Amino acid sequence: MDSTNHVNSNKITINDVADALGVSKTTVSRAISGKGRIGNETRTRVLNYISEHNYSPNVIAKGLATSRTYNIGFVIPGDYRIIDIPFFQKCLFSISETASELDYDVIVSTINGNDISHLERLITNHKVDGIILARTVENDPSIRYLLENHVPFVTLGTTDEEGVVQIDNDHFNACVELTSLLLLKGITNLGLIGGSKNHVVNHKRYDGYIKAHEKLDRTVNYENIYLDVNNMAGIDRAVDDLLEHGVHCIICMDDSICHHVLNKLSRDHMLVPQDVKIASFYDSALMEINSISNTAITSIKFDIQEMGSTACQTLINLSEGREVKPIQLLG
Amino acid sequence: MDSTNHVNSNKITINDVADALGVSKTTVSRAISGKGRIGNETRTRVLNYISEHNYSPNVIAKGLATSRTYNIGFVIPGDYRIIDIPFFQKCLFSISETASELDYDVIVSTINGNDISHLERLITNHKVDGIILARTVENDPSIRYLLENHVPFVTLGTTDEEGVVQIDNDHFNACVELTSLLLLKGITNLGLIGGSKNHVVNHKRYDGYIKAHEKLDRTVNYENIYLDVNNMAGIDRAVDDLLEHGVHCIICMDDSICHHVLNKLSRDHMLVPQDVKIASFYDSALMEINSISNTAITSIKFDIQEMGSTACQTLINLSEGREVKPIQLLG
DNA sequence: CTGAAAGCGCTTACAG
DNA sequence: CTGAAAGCGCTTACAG
Repeated sequence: MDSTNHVNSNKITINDVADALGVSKTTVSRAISGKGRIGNETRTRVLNYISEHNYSPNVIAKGLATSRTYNIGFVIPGDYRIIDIPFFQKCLFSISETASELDYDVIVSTINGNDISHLERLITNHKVDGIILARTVENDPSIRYLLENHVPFVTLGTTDEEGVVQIDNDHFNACVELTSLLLLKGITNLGLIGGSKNHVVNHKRYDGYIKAHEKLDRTVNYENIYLDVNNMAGIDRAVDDLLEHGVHCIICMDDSICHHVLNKLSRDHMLVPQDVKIASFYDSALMEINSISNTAITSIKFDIQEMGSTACQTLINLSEGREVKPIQLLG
Repeated sequence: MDSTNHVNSNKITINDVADALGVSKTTVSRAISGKGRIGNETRTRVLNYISEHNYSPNVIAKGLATSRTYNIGFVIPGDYRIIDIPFFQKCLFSISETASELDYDVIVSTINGNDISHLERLITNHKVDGIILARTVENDPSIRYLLENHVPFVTLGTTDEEGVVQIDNDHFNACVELTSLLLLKGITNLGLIGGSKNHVVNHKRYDGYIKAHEKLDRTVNYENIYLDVNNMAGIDRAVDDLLEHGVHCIICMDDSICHHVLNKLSRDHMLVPQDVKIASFYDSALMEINSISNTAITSIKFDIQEMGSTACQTLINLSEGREVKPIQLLG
């Protein structure tokens, strides 16, 4: 038992295997990477030795030589309220999973409001090969920063910025669909509650809501649209108002809102869907919790896992210099 | 606009500043690190140049030279059910925050059941200086692995393993306290619902539950203890049984369970605390959601943020070779 | 107080 | 097909 605390005190290096095999480390390197010409027999000899003595290359050293880190950054908002949405958690999982498969790791970082210092640190410290932006806002400072510094990055969710690679569910169309569905069902008196207009997602959903009305030639009742609702008190108030206005269905822009709405209704002894119907965009674990109470909710399901995985794949392709499609809409 | 996708294409290096100043890079290095003798005037000259031209050292290169990465690994269970507990999320945040302050970053990795391959990859790839284990199980394979490979690590939560640095809330005593409180309040007919016995936390809590009974000379009703309850159906059944047994209060071992219990009760039109009382250990966002429905729940609050921050601090101290207290119980 | 040199563990033209 | 050498951007004895 050695007393130092250093990781891997007795790691074997490329020099060791070169010496042991009586070849140059160039050769060993080539056997591993598969790049450059190398004799078939030599290669297998090296490869065998390597797996027997289970040597594994020092990724950091490789990184220094190739200007890569084999890390990607996953940047999420540092705001507790937003963070509770299981969306990020699920994303992180699927990103981490597919990163692992490609021998990458993911560094998580936060951005707090307009303070992107953590992001900057990540970049100036050369800690990552690229960034996945979990949420973007209008006129996003992190997007500007990444663009200016030529850092490969993709965004989860749509942004209006030019030339940004974005992975998204098709919120606009999904929302058009959901709204249309409700309207066609004959539910005309709709209410809408949504979070910060600052988030592009919410904007897209709002647009979809409006669009559905246009397409079906219905008039939008703007009085029943509550945006920028960020706290529970606000939700309570919105629900009170909507009920007073006699809406038949409340559409919630995200599941966090939906959850609170349901809670509020239950406190008021209102039954769903008898007294008022509820619809929501993507369904998370929060929704699962509610679903056990058998409340019938119309909701649209997005495949978050696929989103994370696609984002990760795309970013790595991008950072390794491959071509990628600039906009990818899923589901 | 240059067309390569490489991060920081035109980064300035230590050589550049050495050349510009007509000193050796040794000197520049010393000015930055503060190690080794260096003239006062020289130091400030270097430091000034650096901040003006905002040079920042390549952490990767530094890492290669010093065998460090300035990354720490945060390892969480890859199981969705467990993961939904906001505990990990909050931990991640506070760890990430304090890591940032110390110029470290955090790589998130998962371990799936007994499969610790992701962890192994992280270590053999030299990606981190140490590990924070978010949850440990009895006879934990990751602990064994880390121990064998002399990797500095700390665990969140208690483990029985020898010589493991652990940061924990004092679950045992907290549970003794909570249980005693209930017993002394005159609530004698208690029920307990807990998750996998495999997790040390649950064990500690269970022990605390028993201990409280012993201390107050009460007999434990083992029929009303439901452990290894992992799914909603199980919780439903446990609640049904407990109600049938006429318990006055149900203690939930974690808030995920508590949440489901509350849901189940509400479906059964049981009122809390009129019909049955509820107590729970640590209160998360899940609980906040419930608290708006004004259900009176007795619960113990732990400071997760402090836990994460302490863990991070301790790990970094450990990995940098400093002395640390082997066991730290908070709150 | 300062610097030349070797080294961290890899990769990759270049030459043979 | 293979190797010697330079280089990635730092740190750190060692010498002066």
